[in-house]
Amino acid sequence: MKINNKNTKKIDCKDIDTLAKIIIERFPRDHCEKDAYKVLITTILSQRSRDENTEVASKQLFEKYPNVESIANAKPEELYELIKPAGLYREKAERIIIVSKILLEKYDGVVPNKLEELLELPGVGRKTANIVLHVSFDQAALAVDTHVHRISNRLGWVKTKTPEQTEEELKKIMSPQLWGPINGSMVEFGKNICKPISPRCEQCFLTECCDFFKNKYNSKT
DNA sequence: AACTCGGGGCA
DNA sequence: TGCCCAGAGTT
Repeated sequence: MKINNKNTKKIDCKDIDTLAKIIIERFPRDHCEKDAYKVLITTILSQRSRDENTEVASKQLFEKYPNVESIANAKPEELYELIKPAGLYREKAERIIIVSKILLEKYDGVVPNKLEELLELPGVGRKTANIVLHVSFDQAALAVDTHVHRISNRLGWVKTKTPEQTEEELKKIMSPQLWGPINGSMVEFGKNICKPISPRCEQCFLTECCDFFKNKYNSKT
């Protein structure tokens, strides 16, 4: 089935907000689960793992250990089989147990809504923390994962080596209201079209604004 | 800055 | 069979 553009007016390739909105509109990502604790644990499980496997793992986990108290009191070995589909299951099991204990001891079992406090939790880095801040606390948090880093560079929005640099530069050129939703949409866009290897440029709606696409036909290397 | 953890999906 | 995935911690 074909996708027809409603309006045929040309895209302004310098208007990054508009381009971002197009991506967000075409690749919406619903976050049905907003409970901060479940989002936090699920996001830790999702690190270096595919969505489908993460979903299975977190479902199995919360079925037997439905809240922060039960996970805090669990032993790592008890969680191995439940979260195994997500991979890296030994580290993740230990980390979510320690995280749960810290939440109970320091935060009365409630997930903090400040970046610095989230970053103190083991297994929580900038990407995981910003996803929680956006999904659960509705903050203007920009989570730069491999998709955001790759696609932002391909489109020529930034020229950066590390995700940290991408986060810094992207914040300068994109409206804060888009920081939250752009991440999830970039993930979907990146999985379906702008893939790491053999991207489907023939299906892409942004080729006229894409440095990567243009260079494919210029470079001889 | 490079290395490592890891099961599952896909080419 | 080889490579990659909503990364983070260690060296």
